[in-house]
Amino acid sequence: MDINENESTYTSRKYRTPDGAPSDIVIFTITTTEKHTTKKALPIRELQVLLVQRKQWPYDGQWALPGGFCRETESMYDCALRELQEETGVADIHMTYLNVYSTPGRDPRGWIISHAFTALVHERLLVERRADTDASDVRLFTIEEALALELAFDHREILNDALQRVREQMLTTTIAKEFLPEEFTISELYQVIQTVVPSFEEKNFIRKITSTQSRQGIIEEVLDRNGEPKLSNRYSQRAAQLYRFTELTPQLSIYS
Amino acid sequence: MDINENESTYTSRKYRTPDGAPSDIVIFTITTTEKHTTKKALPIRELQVLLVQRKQWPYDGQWALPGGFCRETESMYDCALRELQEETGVADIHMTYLNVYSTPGRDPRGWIISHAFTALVHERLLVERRADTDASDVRLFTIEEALALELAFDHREILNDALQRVREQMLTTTIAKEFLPEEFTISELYQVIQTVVPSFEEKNFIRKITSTQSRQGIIEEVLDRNGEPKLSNRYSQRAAQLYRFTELTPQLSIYS
DNA sequence: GAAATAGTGTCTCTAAGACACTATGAT
DNA sequence: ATCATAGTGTCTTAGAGACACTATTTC
Repeated sequence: MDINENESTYTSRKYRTPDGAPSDIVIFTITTTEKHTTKKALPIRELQVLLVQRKQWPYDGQWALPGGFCRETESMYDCALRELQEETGVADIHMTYLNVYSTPGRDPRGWIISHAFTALVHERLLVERRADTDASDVRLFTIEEALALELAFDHREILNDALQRVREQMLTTTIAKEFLPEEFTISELYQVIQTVVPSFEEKNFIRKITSTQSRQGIIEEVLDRNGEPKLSNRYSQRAAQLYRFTELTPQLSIYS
Repeated sequence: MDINENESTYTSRKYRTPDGAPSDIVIFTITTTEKHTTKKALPIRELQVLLVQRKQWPYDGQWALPGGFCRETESMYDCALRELQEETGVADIHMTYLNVYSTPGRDPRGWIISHAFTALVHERLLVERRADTDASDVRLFTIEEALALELAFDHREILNDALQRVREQMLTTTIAKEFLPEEFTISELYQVIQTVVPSFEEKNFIRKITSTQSRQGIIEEVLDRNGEPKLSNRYSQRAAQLYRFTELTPQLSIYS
């Protein structure tokens, strides 16, 4: 039984201890680019990931996920928050723990157990960063670009895991709100879902999402101060109804 | 930027490194107890968790989750598998990574970052263990009992997190199969779901689960070698149809 | 009128939900 | 006959899915 081993580990330090426990953060954002047509049109949206270029051994010059070593005085989550803030100046965002990466030999510096987090950041929160930082060593890449690069360590695997997770969560939770303004149109929501999950397609999306009872009121219409429906014509000639997410968190089940 | 810190950590070891990275395993099982009635009846099922009694400082004498320190030559998952096997003699079971526990001060032995896993084990796989081991230091507890104990470290928090996870997964994935024999009746399935998620209730459960298309064929009827429906009268006078899980993994979505 | 987005009308068909009813076989 | 489990019959209503159609505004 290992309890005895534990004890001797503690008392005599006869077993090797890890050389570090960093966190790595997969920061996703959706960029929007206006189409230059004569008419108003929906923007082009792309899922992008933030990478930093390494300046030292190992993997000198290669792109990697931002991150850094945990300190004794902080939890892994706090470590990731701190690193995220140091890299992007962003706080108070949706960050979830992804997985632990501990395959022996994954880091040439020694026995290093990495903890990956996934952060979803609205594009506008990354705008300041661009002004602050030298754009050459911290950059956004589209997913296709990032996966085509030779990333440092096992960061390609981490990125793939994070992608899978964010795609699953996009369809089963309301994280779409992390990529949207407070008030949004149905088209915007649909575009965001499709940007993250390209295979997503619902012919009667507006019908399903607005037919209450079935969708249990995940979103609701926004009214202006006169109680009239609030509309937006940012993307279209005909103004569209604005919606917001409610507090409701949907409970999915395969048995009901 | 922490990349510099990383490098100096590596070159000069001027930063403190963790004192250990263990894994802790929450092993759930569902026990079945026959009712002693005159007629055949469904058994009583209870969700139970395996705990071990500590024999050393810290938390000497208190109950804790089984687990132990990771070695440099293995991944965290391998570590959990090894510990699980050492504790219970069980291999090849459904084990998923739960979370990392790294709050400073969580372990009086030092800076110890724990990785929790959740394992689902069929009752019959724990039977041998009972014969092998001294029953006084390794025992199954019902969830209520376990949560009423003063568990070592932050194991109460881990147990609560694991419970929440297994409840969610019971409703959204087919992990019910981990607690069931290969072939089972609808009542057994229903009981297993209710044992893990007491609030679960579906009036027309048999209707919904067997009406194909809606449930996308998660389960299928078992036929005997003559192509006739295979029945079981273990729990009832009237024999019940046996079912098995298919390979299908359901894709849930709040948007469709 | 053409373009681009935002919806609605209307049909069919499946399934959810409720609940009373029948079926089986041992004691 | 009774009990405990295992189903079925039948009705109502909701909504999924398809797809053609209308609406709004600017160029």
